Amino acid sequence: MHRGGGGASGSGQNAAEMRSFNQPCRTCPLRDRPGLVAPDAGQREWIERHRAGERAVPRGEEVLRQGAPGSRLFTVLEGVLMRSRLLEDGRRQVVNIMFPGDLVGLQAAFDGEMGHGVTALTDTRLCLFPRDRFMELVTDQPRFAYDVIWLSAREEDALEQHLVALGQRPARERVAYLALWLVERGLQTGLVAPDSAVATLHVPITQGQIADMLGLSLVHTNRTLQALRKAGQVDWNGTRIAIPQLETVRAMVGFDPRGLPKRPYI
Amino acid sequence: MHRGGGGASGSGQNAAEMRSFNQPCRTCPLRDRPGLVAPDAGQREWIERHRAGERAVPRGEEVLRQGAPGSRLFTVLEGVLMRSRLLEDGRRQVVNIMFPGDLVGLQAAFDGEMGHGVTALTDTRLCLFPRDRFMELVTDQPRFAYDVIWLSAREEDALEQHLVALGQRPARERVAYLALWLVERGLQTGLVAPDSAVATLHVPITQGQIADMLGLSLVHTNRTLQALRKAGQVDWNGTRIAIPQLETVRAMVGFDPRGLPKRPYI
DNA sequence: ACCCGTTTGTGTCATTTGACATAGCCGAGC
DNA sequence: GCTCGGCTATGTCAAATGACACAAACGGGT
Repeated sequence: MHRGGGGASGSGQNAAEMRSFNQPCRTCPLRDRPGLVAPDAGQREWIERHRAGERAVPRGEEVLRQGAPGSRLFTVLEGVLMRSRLLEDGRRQVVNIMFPGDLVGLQAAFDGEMGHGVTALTDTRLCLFPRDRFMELVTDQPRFAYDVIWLSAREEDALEQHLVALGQRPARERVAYLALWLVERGLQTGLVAPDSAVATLHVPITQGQIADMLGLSLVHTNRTLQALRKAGQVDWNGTRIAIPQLETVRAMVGFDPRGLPKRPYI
Repeated sequence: MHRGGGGASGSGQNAAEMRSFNQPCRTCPLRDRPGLVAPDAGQREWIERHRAGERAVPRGEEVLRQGAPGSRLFTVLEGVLMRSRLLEDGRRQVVNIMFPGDLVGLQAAFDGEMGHGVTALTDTRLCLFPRDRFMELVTDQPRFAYDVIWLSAREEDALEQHLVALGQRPARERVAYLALWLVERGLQTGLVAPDSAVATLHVPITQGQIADMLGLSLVHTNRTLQALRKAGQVDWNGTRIAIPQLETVRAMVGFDPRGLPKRPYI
């Protein structure tokens, strides 16, 4: 992980882990997110019929383990998670960050086995679907099929952007890109106040995790973060990402405003 | 493109470009590919009803241009293509390589605008779908919805693997990884003879394109290719990729045999 | 309040990779 | 057969990034 250096591990099972409960879709916390379009009453009814309840996952907990069977998918109701792949020798690549409304676990629903692990970065609530019931939902209700494909296409687009960052951007631009991408995602899902003077996203991410997402060493990540902070462009500490000059950073990164259509969710 | 250095461009329109014609699905060249499952007669009927014919694209031609409207999708019938993203300043990231059976253009079908360009690496035949008719196909026929989601999930998986390569692998391993990935893909789609002593895929790819796919400079790519050739591990020239010791390279790259389920196509 | 593991920060040096410059090669067109 | 442009190859040097070693801050648990 992050190019050598000692590593953290999965950490312990505490009592609060994975409490599960059930709320009607009417009160779904996703309903009033600015960048999301809520399903109508008819859709909600279908969703309620197919889902298997909710689950709360505390910060730091691993939700799905790479290599595990992967018999369920979920939609993120609240919180932020990290999707990552491990190589045999311990190197780790953080592949993407998941926000409220995102659908997680689709790939494993086909492959049978998780190609990546998923870990909660904040306390999180998830809406669970057993794999088979989810497939029914998709094949019986064209509207859901359409939405799932829509979400897949978006996810693919996000991965392409990350790929461009890793392949073409130098460290500094890379970090700025990631910060911006996260903040934009936060704006979209209502985690970032759109009117505040300095766009700020509160998510605990360690420098090691940033390093593993951007393919940089931990040390170099640290130095790059400091440089960006000193330049007044991005101020990112372990708790929160602040972008004092949003427009400057957008220009540096070549921000494409096309990336912000309203997203459906399931 | 490939970290500075002079660049090639889109190249000229020649007479043979984009000839279009129509063959029944019964004679579809994808039918007997080893790693693909062909649609049954009923599905073929639906496909024939929704598709808009075929198109032949000569090697080197750009099939879809980044930023263009993106009003159609297609399935690759024959040949190999390259999907790439351009930054404003000319840097280019090759995002993935498309093989027979792959579905291209899904993202743009939703966004309205192509996020990447698609270029034919070999002479190519495509099966075209107008965007709207394709959506009908998907929403009317659950089986196709299922298959499209399946293909999306696989594409996402591929991009994740590339992301790991760019983020975690040093140059040499990166090149070996790409060579192996391409050859495995070739095996799957019948472009690589499974029994030959040396697994070999015939596709013309320039070192500049490899560089732009792996996020390496052209010069370094060149040297890395030579090193791999000298080591007898991967012999990759502008015409063809040969992997003399398939198992050795699989071990070096941590090849995951899970990646080879039979693929549906549309 | 103390301990201890994790995270952040800093200095120094090694390595990988990139930049530039230039030459040979090879295929396409005249 | 020659010229031309893109591709491949090679040498030399510079820059970006990684490795290692260690200190300081932080945070959770007892």
